[in-house]
Amino acid sequence: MAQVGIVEDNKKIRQLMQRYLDMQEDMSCPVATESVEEMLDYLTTYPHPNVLLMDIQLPGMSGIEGMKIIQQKYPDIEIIMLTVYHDSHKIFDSLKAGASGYLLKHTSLPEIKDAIELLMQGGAPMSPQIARKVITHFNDRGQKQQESNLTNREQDIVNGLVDGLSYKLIADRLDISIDTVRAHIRNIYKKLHVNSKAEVIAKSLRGEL
Amino acid sequence: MAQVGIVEDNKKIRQLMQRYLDMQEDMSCPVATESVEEMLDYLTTYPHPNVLLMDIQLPGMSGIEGMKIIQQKYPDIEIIMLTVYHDSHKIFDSLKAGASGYLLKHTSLPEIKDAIELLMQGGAPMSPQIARKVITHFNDRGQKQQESNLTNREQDIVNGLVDGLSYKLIADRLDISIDTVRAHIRNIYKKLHVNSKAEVIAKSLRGEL
DNA sequence: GGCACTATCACATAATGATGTTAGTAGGTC
DNA sequence: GACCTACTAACATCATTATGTGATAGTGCC
Repeated sequence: MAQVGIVEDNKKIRQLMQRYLDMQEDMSCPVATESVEEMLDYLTTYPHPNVLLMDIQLPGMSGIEGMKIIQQKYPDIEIIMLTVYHDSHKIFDSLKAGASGYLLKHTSLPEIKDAIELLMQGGAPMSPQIARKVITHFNDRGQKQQESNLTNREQDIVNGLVDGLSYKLIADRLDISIDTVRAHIRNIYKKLHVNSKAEVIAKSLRGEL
Repeated sequence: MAQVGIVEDNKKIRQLMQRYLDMQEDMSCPVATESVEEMLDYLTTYPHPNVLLMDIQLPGMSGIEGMKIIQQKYPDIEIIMLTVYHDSHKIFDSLKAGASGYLLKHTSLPEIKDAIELLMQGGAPMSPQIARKVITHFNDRGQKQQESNLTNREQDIVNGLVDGLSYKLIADRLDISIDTVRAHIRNIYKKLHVNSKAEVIAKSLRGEL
């Protein structure tokens, strides 16, 4: 019987997932919080779940930072990152920080359930696109890079675009000036050979980065 | 032994798919064209394949129109639509026109291969997101619509946005004025509760339409 | 016939985005 | 030290997008 916890700031998604997972015969979902901080609170007083589903982009502490802390305090909790980002940095940061799985957010509920079951059986659930990235990363680093060499910072900008933010909001989120955002975006366009936000978002969400 | 044909205007994708499928033990891919017209030409002189993989957005005749014609002339060819669009209209138009499967374009090559095998075994391959749409469409039409009720035309506009086009190019593609495009976009924003191209593209590519 | 909805087009204005140019700082490499 | 890349930033300018308001016309429904 798997006990599952959820950390996800989108209320609708959070409730939907909790209700669905709680309905399953072989699992229960006693806790779903909207921030890492809340989950840490919960863990100090209640018995901790076996599995945590965690978003990366969260208000307050990010999912990756949060995971590091949780992994240190409660090393037997398995964590699945559940996010829209598929840039290598975030994936590898997550895996290095101790994630047991990494699913893209458009994954359907039954697939998430399958992933949890797979995890309980000792597997490492991840979306096909992610799996390919991980494999190619360890395999053929001599091959021609399909990777588009975006820097860490550039990926942050792309993630902002994917979240539908304006330059101004991206600047706020990353705490830099709007002109810097512009500068990064120019470099991104050059690297990807595109010339609009739209194309960047499309490329990103199709996993072409 | 499955004979597979491909209709896809992107040269890179076309060649990649053909090479991959041709490499498989249980299938061969003797023909890959960039338009429906070319494929029809081919079919008049050569033995026809069992399965066709077909894009929707094609230069000249669209994949859906093309499929209707091919289905009439060669009813024993099974057709899998392979496209980035997941709006209900296109899906149902395709299925009504006789498609045997409908895969989203970010589907990996092994998954496409699996889909072809599934098809040869009498199955109906489709991406999970698509399957959900089809099921919900026939099942629970009393439920709260997660469908965003975009009209046919509005979806055309969204598809233009997803393809990275400007208002002007969308107007050209659909042969309407740029002000009409603007009007549609305003309605789309209202329906989806967003206020930028970026958010529409993101929603669309995540299958949230 | 009237109503609701869709699709079409126009004019106007403010906000945002795309692109050119220039430049300082920090860290790493030869 | 000279050189390179990543990150930061400012200023300018034109293009595109977002939004308000208003209008005509066709379809389907009751």
